[in-house]
Amino acid sequence: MSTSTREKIIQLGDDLLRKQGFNAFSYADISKPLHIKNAAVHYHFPSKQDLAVAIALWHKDIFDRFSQKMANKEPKDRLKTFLNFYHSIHLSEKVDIIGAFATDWHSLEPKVQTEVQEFTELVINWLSELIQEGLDIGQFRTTQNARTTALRILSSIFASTQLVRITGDHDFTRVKNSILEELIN
Amino acid sequence: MSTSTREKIIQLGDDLLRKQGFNAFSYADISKPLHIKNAAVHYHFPSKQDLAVAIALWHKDIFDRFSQKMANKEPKDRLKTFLNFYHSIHLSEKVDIIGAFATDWHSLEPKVQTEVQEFTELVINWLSELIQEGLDIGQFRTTQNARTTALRILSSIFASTQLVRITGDHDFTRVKNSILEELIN
DNA sequence: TTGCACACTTATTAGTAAATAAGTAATTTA
DNA sequence: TAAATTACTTATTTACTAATAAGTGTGCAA
Repeated sequence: MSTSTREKIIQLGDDLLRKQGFNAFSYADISKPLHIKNAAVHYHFPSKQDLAVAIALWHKDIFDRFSQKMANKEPKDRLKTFLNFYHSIHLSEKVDIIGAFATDWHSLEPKVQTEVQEFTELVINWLSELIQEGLDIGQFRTTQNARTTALRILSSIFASTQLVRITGDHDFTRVKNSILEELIN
Repeated sequence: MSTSTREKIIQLGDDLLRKQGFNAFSYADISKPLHIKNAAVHYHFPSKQDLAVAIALWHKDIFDRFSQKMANKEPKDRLKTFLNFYHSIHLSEKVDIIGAFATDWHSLEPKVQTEVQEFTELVINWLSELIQEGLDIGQFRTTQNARTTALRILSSIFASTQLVRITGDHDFTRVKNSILEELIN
């Protein structure tokens, strides 16, 4: 199963977006490593904003498959896998896609913003349900409601992928563990 | 006390950096509103990276004065003022300076990175001390150590300035209140 | 076999980016 | 009062940006 050029562009675009920022990479940064011409990138994605939309949709797709695969796992394990996923983001020197889009928010067209919003709600809802379920079966404890807890976990973990670029590696594990410890009896 | 051109450039640069992202604004975006020429901006800050350094130093300076002013306040009030400060960031449609620099990290020169690192450590240390003090006098409770708690508070609050651009306004207050509730008996 | 969609390349354009050299007027210093 | 410094402007350069029009070869479908 070979990856199509279109797929390669999305993956490389995502990589650049999350390593450098949306406005810090150009179509040349994509076409050169793939040994194609800049116009070939425009063939698949007429504008850079179209590419951004595709990247957001790609993340929605990945997350859908992730949540389906996790559906039968217990809340604690789902959360652990989620946090480990962010650990791998951090190790690959990227930041989370939500934060990457958020800081460049005002340079994104509405069609991009809408996709990012939908992806973010997908993640928050998934987290909220996971937490509610964990609370119901007595696996988690929290004084806040599920959505607030979800927001705090999400913001803590995605901010950490940014913060540790500045403070250094060990702080990531610190935050990750504290999220679990705080929630689990 | 009129503001110098240099100061105006820094303030406008900071505004643009945190509203649009470092690579989303140009020297023209600075020179036009100030009714000066692009070369005048280069006179004060030969390169855009020099401007970034100045912005980071400016934040260090502001934070120094802030922490001095707060020195005699009790931990709880210091934390509240800190969180309210982030609330005002959010209301002005900016994101936190740490996150703004972090997402574009790999497009920043070492001299910028160093200044941002020093500023960030300043904030984390200030928060850590505040929390330790609060724990000592029994005003706060937490199972984590002071630095970990500081990291979690900082990441939660600065991520929220980003996240609410996507999810909407009310979630900010939610997170802000939950930070306080969790810590205070 | 013809034609047509697909996945590109070639070639170019209009616009914008950061950056710099050289000049100027006003103020400060020796 | 002469010289130097400060804070700019004018004018230009080099490089890159996203974007597009027009052309090309390959393979599939009628």
